[in-house]
Amino acid sequence: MPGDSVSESDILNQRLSKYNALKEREINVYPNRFIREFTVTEILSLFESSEDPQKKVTAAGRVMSKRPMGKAGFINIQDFSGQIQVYSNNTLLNDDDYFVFSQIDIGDIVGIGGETFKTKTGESSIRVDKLTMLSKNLFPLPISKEKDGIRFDEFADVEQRYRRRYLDLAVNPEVKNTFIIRSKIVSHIRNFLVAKGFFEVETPMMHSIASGAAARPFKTHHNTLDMDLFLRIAPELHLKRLITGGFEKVFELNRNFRNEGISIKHNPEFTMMEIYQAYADYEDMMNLTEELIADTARVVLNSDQLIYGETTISLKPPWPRKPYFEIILEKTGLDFKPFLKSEHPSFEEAKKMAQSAGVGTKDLHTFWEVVDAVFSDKVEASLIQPVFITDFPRAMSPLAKSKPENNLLVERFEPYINGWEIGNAFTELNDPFDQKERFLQQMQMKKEGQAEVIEMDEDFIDVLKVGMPPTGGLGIGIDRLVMLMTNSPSIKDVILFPLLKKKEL
RNA sequence: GAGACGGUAGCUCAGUCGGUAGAGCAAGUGCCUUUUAAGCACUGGGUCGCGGGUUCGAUUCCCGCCCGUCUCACCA
Repeated sequence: MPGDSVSESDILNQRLSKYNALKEREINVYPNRFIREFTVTEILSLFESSEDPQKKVTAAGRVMSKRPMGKAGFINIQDFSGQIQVYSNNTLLNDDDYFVFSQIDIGDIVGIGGETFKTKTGESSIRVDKLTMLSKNLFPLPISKEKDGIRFDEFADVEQRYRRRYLDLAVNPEVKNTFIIRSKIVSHIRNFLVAKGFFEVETPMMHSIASGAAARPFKTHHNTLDMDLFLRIAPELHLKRLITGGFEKVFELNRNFRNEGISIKHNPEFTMMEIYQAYADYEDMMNLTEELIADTARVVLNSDQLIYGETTISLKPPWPRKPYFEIILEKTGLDFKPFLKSEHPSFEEAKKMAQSAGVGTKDLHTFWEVVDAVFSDKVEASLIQPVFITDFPRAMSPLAKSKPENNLLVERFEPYINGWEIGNAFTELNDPFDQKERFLQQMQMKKEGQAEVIEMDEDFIDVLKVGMPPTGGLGIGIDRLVMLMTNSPSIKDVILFPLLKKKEL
């Protein structure tokens, strides 16, 4: 509230007294409308076709810097498209407008009218004869200065940047750019899939059973129905209901919620895209994945390559396809394949092999967990260039269809880029009896102490009894894809408002 | 959940081997009508994250807590 912040710091009081001074002159500090005819970039482009366009323009934006000189001065204004220099003085402006000009603060949002010109030093500028305050800044912007491409005292406090993203966006151009790229990635993915005949659908975010993935859910409650609900951890089982109903190509690109730890690669709410295609299998999904991601990079980054940190990654298809057990052999020298001849591969022998490679095996209970620990510890981080890891163990994949030639493996793949799992895909299990057995196995594992399993969904068994066509399904973690394409070190850098603990500012 | 590190002016940071703090930018005043990290002069601005303890005295040392970053665990 203006006027009541007696104990506020000086700088805020100074802004308030300017606000009051403007009001005393009956200048509307928050007018309803200002008609701007040009964006900043449109005005700058006028200078490309003519050295001195001398065009009358109006524009609007936030004051980002000011260089007053007596009764004249320069300010820079910034709109979404860019920044431009503005010049004015007491003879160009009428009394009220000059008062606004003389009182102007960095952070104010103003509308301007004037004529384009070039300064002595050759900078494209606007000579302003009409200045309108559009929104008075009462809280100073954490502005930084720049010379020769070097930023000084950049607004860098990570916590403040996340909590007050509006300041971050206003002041740090590369942050704005990251979110522009994110938006372009998401739009392009939608365009790409729609062009291929997929329908975007919206399935429930609130589930009575949190299934479709193995993760702890957030719990909520519907009052009127007096019913506990879970925020979805995956849309998978609902999308398969649509395939069962006769949709043949669907996708959903929206939020999932998992009540798990927060890390550089995990936010409790994150964006997942899931795609299902009837009469397709995991091979088709591999083709789709590499085409989709490479095409997105071409459109958004204008390149087949991306640079993440020090690493150059080529997204050009085709990506190599390496079976899970093959890549483990290749990277560690450990050959677990002979075990696949037995229905009950030896846990003890696998443990010895893992230990020989320096992989810790405590808290592991099955052969499959041991192999997975080897994969996680010794293989994943080395998968820098895009690769499809295929043919995972059935025991770890309760929604995927077995391989015809070996019942212990399933038709599943995970695309890896930069050592990160960026997706997960199967030939979907559509045999209701097999599916029921897999759910029961998961429940058994839960009893035996495995913290997170895929929950039984009885209704989904009934769905499969109606008959779901053979189907390929694919999930891609959009946030991680955006991290790669924007060279962002943390998932928080690609989520506008990442979850932080509550704190008074 | 564990460990390491951090929180000092609006922003970026320095500092106090314990005697209640500084710089640059930002801000205010004055001068300055083509500057651009504008310039020159002067000035104001801080419960040193919060709460305890030790001490004559704590922003500094100790303990607890809050918030954040990173690493690990978890997230198959």
